[in-house]
Amino acid sequence: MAVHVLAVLAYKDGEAVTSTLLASSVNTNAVVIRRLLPLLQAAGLIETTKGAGSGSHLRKKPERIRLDSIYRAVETDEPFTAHSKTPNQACPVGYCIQSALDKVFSSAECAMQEELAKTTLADILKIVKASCSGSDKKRK
Amino acid sequence: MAVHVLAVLAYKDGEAVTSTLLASSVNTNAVVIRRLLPLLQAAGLIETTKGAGSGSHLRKKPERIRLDSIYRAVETDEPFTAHSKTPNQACPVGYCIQSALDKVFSSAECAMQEELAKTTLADILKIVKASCSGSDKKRK
DNA sequence: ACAACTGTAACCTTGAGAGTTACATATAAA
DNA sequence: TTTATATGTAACTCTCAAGGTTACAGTTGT
Repeated sequence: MAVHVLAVLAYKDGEAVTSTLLASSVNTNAVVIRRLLPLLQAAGLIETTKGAGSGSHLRKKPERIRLDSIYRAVETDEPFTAHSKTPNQACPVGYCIQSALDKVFSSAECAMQEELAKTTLADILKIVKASCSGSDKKRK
Repeated sequence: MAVHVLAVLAYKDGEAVTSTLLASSVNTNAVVIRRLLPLLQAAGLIETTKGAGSGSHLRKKPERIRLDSIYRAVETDEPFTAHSKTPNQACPVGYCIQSALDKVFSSAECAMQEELAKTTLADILKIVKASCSGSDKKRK
């Protein structure tokens, strides 16, 4: 959803876009978007102004926004969910399985982020523009 | 949880282990384990017998079980959840953002699996054994 | 026969994420 | 300065997946 929002902002190229408009593209409620914007602001990806005729716009060029930074801006917890209950500490496996897996999982997540870093918002935008070059129906 | 179960089976080295015992190590209900076992069977990782005095044991050597195969055996859906509602198709971004992201996300997941593939169950087992070499308290 | 297992159905519980309503606040423009 | 247009945020509800639980049918060694 975050990538979608940023893609719209990139598409609009600097123009101030309201949360209502973003919500209509994502097909969700404006409040859901407004909950997302502060995260993207904190990551320095967008800038948002208040008041009439305002909205959000990108703070960096799409070429300089990599998908891993979007991932980190938005994603709070690990992709691998830990046990809800802690394993049986009296069992030798239960005792140290978590720390053993933590290392493996965090390096797996790093690998995933490195792969995400290979794509920029500009790459996404290019695909979007290429796709609608034939049938250009822009609305709202 | 699947890795935990397999690690216990590796630790017990061929011995038939009951779902009740596995559950006590993971600290969960035996039924949860029994729901997991068929997935590991289907992936050819374990073998389970029925009846009195039976249980599960590994079908391959721990050295030959890589974590990515465990991941695929257990994980059904993608780590990146798709939009619950489809985006606004009238918006050029909404129209093709999903297919654009699908490609990026699946290659990111591939990268993650390749990283997981670098670790085998034997590696996990080694950590476990090293960890409890000092304070060996084996129970149940 | 019986006890020790797995398999599975049918439920409840929990937590995260999204969706919704309502309202306070900020601000450009009339 | 007033008003329409925005964001920010609290306080819910909805939904769904994962785990947890109970109960019981089926299987097999002893």
